[in-house]
Amino acid sequence: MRKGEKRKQELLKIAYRLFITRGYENTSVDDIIEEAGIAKGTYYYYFESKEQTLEEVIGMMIEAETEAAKQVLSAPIPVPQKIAAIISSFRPAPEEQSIEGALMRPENILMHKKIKEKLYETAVPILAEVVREGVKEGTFSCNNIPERVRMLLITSSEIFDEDEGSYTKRDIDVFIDMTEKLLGAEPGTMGFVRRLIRKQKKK
Amino acid sequence: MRKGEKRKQELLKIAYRLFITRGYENTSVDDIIEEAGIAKGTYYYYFESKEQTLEEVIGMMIEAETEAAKQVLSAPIPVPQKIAAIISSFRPAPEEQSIEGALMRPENILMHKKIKEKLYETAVPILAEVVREGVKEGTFSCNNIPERVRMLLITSSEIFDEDEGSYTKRDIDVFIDMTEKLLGAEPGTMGFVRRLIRKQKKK
Amino acid sequence: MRKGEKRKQELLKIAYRLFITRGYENTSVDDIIEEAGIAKGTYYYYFESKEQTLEEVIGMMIEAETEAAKQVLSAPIPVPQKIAAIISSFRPAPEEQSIEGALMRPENILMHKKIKEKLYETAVPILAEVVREGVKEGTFSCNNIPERVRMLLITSSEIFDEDEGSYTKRDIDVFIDMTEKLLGAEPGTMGFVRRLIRKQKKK
Amino acid sequence: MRKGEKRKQELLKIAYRLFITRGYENTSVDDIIEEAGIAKGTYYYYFESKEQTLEEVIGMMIEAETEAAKQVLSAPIPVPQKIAAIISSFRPAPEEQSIEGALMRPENILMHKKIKEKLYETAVPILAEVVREGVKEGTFSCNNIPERVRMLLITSSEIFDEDEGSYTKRDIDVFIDMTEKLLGAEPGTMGFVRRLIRKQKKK
DNA sequence: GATGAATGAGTATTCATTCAT
DNA sequence: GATGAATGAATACTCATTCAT
Repeated sequence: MRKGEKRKQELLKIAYRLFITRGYENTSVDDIIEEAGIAKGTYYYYFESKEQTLEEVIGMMIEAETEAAKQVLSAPIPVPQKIAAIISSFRPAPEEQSIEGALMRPENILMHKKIKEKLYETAVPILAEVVREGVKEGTFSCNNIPERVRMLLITSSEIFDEDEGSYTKRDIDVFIDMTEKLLGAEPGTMGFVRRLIRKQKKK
Repeated sequence: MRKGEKRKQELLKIAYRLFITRGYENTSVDDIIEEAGIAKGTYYYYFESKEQTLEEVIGMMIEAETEAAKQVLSAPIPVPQKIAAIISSFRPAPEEQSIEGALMRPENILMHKKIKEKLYETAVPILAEVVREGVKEGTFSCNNIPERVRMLLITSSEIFDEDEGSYTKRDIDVFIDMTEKLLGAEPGTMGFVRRLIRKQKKK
Repeated sequence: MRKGEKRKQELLKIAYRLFITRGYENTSVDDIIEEAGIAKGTYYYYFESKEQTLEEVIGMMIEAETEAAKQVLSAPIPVPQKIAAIISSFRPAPEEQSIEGALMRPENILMHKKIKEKLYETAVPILAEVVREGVKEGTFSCNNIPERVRMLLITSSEIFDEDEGSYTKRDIDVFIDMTEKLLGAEPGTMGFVRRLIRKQKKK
Repeated sequence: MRKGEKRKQELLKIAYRLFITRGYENTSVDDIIEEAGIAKGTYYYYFESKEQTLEEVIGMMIEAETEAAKQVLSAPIPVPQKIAAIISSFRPAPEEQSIEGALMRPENILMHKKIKEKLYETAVPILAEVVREGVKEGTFSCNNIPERVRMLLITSSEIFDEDEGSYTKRDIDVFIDMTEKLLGAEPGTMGFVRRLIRKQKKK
């Protein structure tokens, strides 16, 4: 079982890379097995279907990101920074360069949508906890925390994850303003985010 | 050419209905021509490709909605109501019941995405104008109007257009709060929206 | 439409030959189109599915056989001979040598079964008419004619259509005896059949 | 070897049940091993191939039925009743309800054919013996006994084993008439069969 | 303007069987 | 006796698009 699990992990990584590179729909099972150097049957020994493979690939991605995000939770940094750090950890890792653009390509919408859904599902509770912490210490002041957090996440993802840096400095300003107001923070509290976003863009 | 144009409009309507009903990807050119009672060649006489047909279908949809939205602009109603009315006019008309759910089905994401993009493109300027009017008369107070308007539109569509009324009363509250704060309005200014959303849901 | 129909007839003949030769299950659509020199799409332009092709092939076979059988009806020969001739005309034509054995091969059972069902369906009424004629003229004497005729057909097909001439002279004797008794004929009335069957076997 | 044999019997029973339920072709080796809770390799330790498994399953079935039939031979009942009882014992036991219909489903023709062949092979000698007994005691009067018996068996199976009671009262009448005449019995000798068939149908 | 016959590339999935451990 | 990972051949069907008439 050890051995089998390991093999499956390899296959998942290969599938992940291909899905990201060429898009889920444009990646055929044949592509995957050729890349992996295994037989058709072997693929179906490990995966029920291509779609289930996608599901597992996404699970794998989110799992890693969630791990990173959770570590932020207990880090000794101010609450606003925690929020930014958590949101960051749910964005495609900079090493995996191609992803950023890839997910937005039309051939990847299905995958993109599934990722987003799963992401909201796991990120919202984590972020909510931090916000609660902020409320306790007086940095924030608001009710309906999960809903607010979800709205922020959605907006951030819709505005900033889009391809080709289609957002402007003004979008950033408005988003920061919106964040502060949604969470009931003092103006300027989240200003530091400005630098983070710009950094990311450079990469 | 008169006659030809008319024919094309018919075809567009048929394609529109099929795309909405079965999803773009699940609608074959054969489906369209069968429904229309024309030959394959005739279809390709009017359309370059299936994808281009989708483009035109979307154009047709948005055009109609834009028309409705523009009429709101000069209507003798308070600015906040105008905003709500415009956003409403960009949502699927209640007559076309099936659409609401249809667009969210996985087979329709591509279409959904394209529609949203086109919608943002045309709705933002219209809404921005109303907000500017509101700023002038003192109801609102904000800068970066197009960006704010776009963020509102995106959030509204992501939260409320999803299938199966997956949003709660709290989502509505937070959204209203966010709207007022983003536009710099007095608390309560947009409260009336609550009723509108609920009405829509009933249908 | 002329042209299309002709093409379809050609395809049917090719499919028929292949089904008979290799068996239905062992004949792939690829085999058919290669043999016919057409593209995959062309095949599916004419046929809904492989199974429907089988249906049509069988229809074609039976139709031809029925034609022959009906001509026997009005032929100026004694009633017992008519019966034998009709049963004969529903057996695989001697030109199509390979059929006899082919249908019995395990890979062909499905086809075989379908053919038999269709055959009983069309042959019984024709034979029943002849038997009625025989009853009128006093050669035969029996009731429940269609049932008797069906039983004869079934037995004949089960005993004599089997592969490798697995029947003996005694089987023939018993069958003739059974036929005469089932139809209420004088002993010896159907004796001439003996020669017919032997002839067939030689081929 | 004791243990091994036992295991094999279990496997055979499982295979039997699956073949009957889903059809031979629709039952995969995976289905069998999953049901049995064994590994692929184990299956192939006991069976050479899937087809050989079918062969053994059929052997098992027939063996049981033959056992029952042979006991009838020496039972103290009139010869005609013996015949009916033997034929009955070769029909699917009423406990195994689903079988009756199952064998007729298109996915089961192969199995059906094989069973019938094996059945004729084993049932004919047994029945022939009874008929000989009947001839001795004067109830029957005929030659070519095995051939006659075979014809009766085939007809009975073709007419009455078909699904959904597709036979009528007239079919039964004609079959009884045919039986009496084929065996040279007095009219009415086999009339009691009528009740048996009807009983079976009810179940 | 309109037809419809012809194309052919593209793809996921099944399953009996083997064999090193 | 038993395992289970690995194989790989085999196959029906879809559909956007073209083009000669």
